[in-house]
Amino acid sequence: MSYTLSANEENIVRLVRTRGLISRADLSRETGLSKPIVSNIVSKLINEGAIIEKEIGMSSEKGGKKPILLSFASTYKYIVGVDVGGNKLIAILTDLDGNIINKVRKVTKGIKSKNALTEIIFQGIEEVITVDKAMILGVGIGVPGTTDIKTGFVYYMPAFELSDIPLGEIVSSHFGIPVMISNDVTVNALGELSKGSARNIKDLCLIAIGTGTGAGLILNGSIYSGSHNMAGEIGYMITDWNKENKSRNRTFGNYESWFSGNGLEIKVKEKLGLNLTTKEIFDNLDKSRDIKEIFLQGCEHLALGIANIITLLDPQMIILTGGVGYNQYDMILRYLMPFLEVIVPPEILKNISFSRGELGDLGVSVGGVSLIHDNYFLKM
Amino acid sequence: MSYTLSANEENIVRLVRTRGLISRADLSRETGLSKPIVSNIVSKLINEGAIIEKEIGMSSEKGGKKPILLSFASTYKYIVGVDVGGNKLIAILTDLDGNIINKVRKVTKGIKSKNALTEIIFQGIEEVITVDKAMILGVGIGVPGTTDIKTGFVYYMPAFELSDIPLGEIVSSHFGIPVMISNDVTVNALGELSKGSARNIKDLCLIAIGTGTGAGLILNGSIYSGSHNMAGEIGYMITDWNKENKSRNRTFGNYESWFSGNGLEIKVKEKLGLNLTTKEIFDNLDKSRDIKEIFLQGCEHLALGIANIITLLDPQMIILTGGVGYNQYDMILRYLMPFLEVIVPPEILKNISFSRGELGDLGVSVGGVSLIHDNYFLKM
DNA sequence: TTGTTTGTTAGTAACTTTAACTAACTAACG
DNA sequence: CGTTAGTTAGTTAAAGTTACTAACAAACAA
Repeated sequence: MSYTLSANEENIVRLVRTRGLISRADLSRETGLSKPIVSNIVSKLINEGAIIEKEIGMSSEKGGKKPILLSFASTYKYIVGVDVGGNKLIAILTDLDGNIINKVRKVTKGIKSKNALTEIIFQGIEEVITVDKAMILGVGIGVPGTTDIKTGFVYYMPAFELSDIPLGEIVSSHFGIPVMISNDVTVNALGELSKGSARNIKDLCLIAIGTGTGAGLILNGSIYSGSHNMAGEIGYMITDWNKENKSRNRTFGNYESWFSGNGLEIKVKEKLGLNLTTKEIFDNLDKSRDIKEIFLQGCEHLALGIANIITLLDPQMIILTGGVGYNQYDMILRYLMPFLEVIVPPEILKNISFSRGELGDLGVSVGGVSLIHDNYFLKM
Repeated sequence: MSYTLSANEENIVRLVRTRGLISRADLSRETGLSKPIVSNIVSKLINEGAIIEKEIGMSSEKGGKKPILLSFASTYKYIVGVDVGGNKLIAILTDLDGNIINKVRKVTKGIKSKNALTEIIFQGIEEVITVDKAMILGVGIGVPGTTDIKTGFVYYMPAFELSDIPLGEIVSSHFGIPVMISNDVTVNALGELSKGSARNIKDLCLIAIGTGTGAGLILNGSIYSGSHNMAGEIGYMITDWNKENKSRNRTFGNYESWFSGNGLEIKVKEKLGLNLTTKEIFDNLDKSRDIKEIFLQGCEHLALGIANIITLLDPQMIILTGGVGYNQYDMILRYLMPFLEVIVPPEILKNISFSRGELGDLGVSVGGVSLIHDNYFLKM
C-alpha cells in the first residue's frame, strides 16, 4: 500500500483510534459519510492491516443487529525515533500508538567527524529495529543544532563541531526509509505535545535547560522554526542590559550564562572559586547562602526571559525540561514563580500552565517518532 | 453561487489571477489537470463571473490554434475593510484585487458607549458601500483590543473603555454579511503581508508605534494570536530590569513607556519639564541634546525588545509602522540600527529585513480586506 | 499540404450518494 | 413458546459527480 491515506480514510482511522471500539454504523454517523462508503473504506483498511474487527458489541435496548466493533491495529507499522545528543544517542522503536518496543543507547561523546557521527546513527537505528524493515514508517531524528525540517539538512551542530551535513538524505538513502530531522528542543516540544504533558495544547513553549538553554515552539498546533531555523535559540536572549554592561560589545548571548548547567557552574566558579558540578550546586543550595544567591539571580533572569516569552507569544503552556530542568524541576519552580508573580500580572499568569517535561530524557526520541507519525501517517 | 470553491477551482482562479492572461491549455499544463476538466471548471467560473475571456492570443511559431486568453474579473465581488481606531474610523471598499473603490473616514474620539461605537461602525460600512450589497463578500475589521478572531468577540478595548462585545455577530447580523474581527495591529500585519512590504514573507513581526506600542505576528504564513488572544502585546515587555527598579512591584508593562508616542512625551515632561507633542519631540531631536538623549534611550530599549523578538522568533522581516513608526521611520531606524548592530550578531541581523509599513494609515483597513479575502475567497 | 496547437466531444474509471435490501436482534403479546 | 412488530447493522444496486484518456475539429504557421 501507499502510506498516503485519503482524507476520508484518515478520518476513519482517526476515529477508530480515538474511540477505541466503534462500529461501521457509528463511523457513518460520526463522519457524515454514507454507510456503504464507510464499509468500503473499512474493508480496505482491514486489508491493509490498519484496523481489525475486534469483537461483537451489544444491541441497543430497542433491539437490532449486534455491531461489529472495530479497533485500531497499532502494530501494523512501526516508527523509529532518534535523539542525537552531545553525549549520548537514544534510539527507540515504537508502534503507531507510540508504545516503546525497543530502546538503544550509544555514546556520542567526543565525536567530531561526520563519518563517526553518521556511523553511530546508523548503528543505533539498525540495532533498535527488531521488526521487518518493511514495517518501518520512517525515522525521526532530533539533533542539537540548526536544521531545515523540510530537507533534513543540518546547518550547524556546535556539540560535534560539524556543519552543512545533508543528514536526512544520508540516513534516508542508507535505509531506504523516509527520514525527518529537526532541532532536538523543537522535537522535544513535539514529543510533549503528542505524548507528554502538553496533549491538546495549541501554543507551547518548551524550555530545555541542560548544559545550555534553548526553547522549542509549537504555535497554532504546529512546529515553529522561524525563517532561518533559529527560532527558540533563547540562549542568546538579553535580560541583563544595564549601565554596567551596556558598553561592551556583542552582548547577544548571555541569557543562558544566567541559567543553564554551564552558566551556573561558571558563575559559581567565578564568584566563589568552587569547582562544582550542576548537581552539586543544586545539592548545596540550602547549605550555602552564596550558592543560593547565584541560583536566585539565575532564577530572576529565567523569569525575565519567560515573562518576555509570555508577553510576545501568549502561550498556553510552558514546559521546563532538559537535564537540569527535568531533574531540578521542583526546586527551579519554587524559586522561579515568586519572580514571575512579581513580573507578570496575576490575570495573565493564571492562564498559563507550567509543567515538567513528562517524558524526561525520552522527550526527543519520542518527539522524533511524532515527527514521522504526524507527517507520514496521521496528524492527530 | 456559493463562495466556497473546490480545491481545483481555487487553483485555477489563483493561476488565472497571478498569471494575468492565460489560456485553458496553459492552465491544464500548469495544474496537471486534464484539458476537459479545465474547460469545465473555466466555464463554471466564467458563468459565476469570476473570470472572463479577455482576448485572443498568438499562436506559437510552430503554428496551431490561437489561444483564448482568460483574465481574472476582480470586480465580481467586493470587500469592506474597517479600521476602528481610538480617534478615527476608516472604512474602505475594494475589489478582489484590493483596489480601493471608496474610502470613508469618521471621528471616533470620545466614544465610550457600545451603542455609539456600533452606530459609527454601521455608518462607516453603510456609507462606503457603493455597489450592490449582494456583491459584498464580507467585512473585515481591526479593533484596538483583544479579540477572538474565530468568533468575532471583542474582550476589551481600552481606548473606548468597553469590554465583552460580540461585535462580529452584531455587525454580521445587521448587514447579513460575513464579518471577521481581529486586533488592529495583527490585522495591519496581515495587510502588509498581502498588499504591503511583506509580500511573500512567511514570518513577520510588525511593530506599530503610535500612542502605545504593539506587535502583530504572522508566523508560518498565518496570523498568530496566542492562546488568550494576547500575543504581540509587547507594550508589557521588560527591557529595563536592573538594580534600581527590580524592587518595585509589577514591572510588567514598561516597554512602551520607553518607546511610544505617549512614552516619549511623558519622559520629556518628567525629565525636562516640557509639554511637547510627539511630533515636536521629533522636530527638536537635533536641536536639543536632552531630548535626543531621551530618544536614544528609547531607541536602546526598542532595540532590546527587537533583539529579544529576533532571538525567540527568528522572523524574516520586521516592519515598523503606526502613527509614530510610519512618520518617523527614517529617524527611528537611523538611531535604532546602531544599537541593534551591537546587540545582535551581524550574521543573524543580516538575514532580517527591516521595512517601513508601506500602507501607512490604510494598513489596518487593507488588512481587514485581506482577512475576508483569505478566509472567504482565496488564501494566496 | 503538413505539422502544431487549442479547445471540445465521447467514453471511461473512480468514488460517493441514495434507496432498498438482508440479517440479526429486542420487546411485547397471545 | 411461538409469533409479530419494531429497530439496528451492514450490504447491494443504481445513479450522480468528478476526474481521466482518446479522439477529433478548428485554426494557424510554414
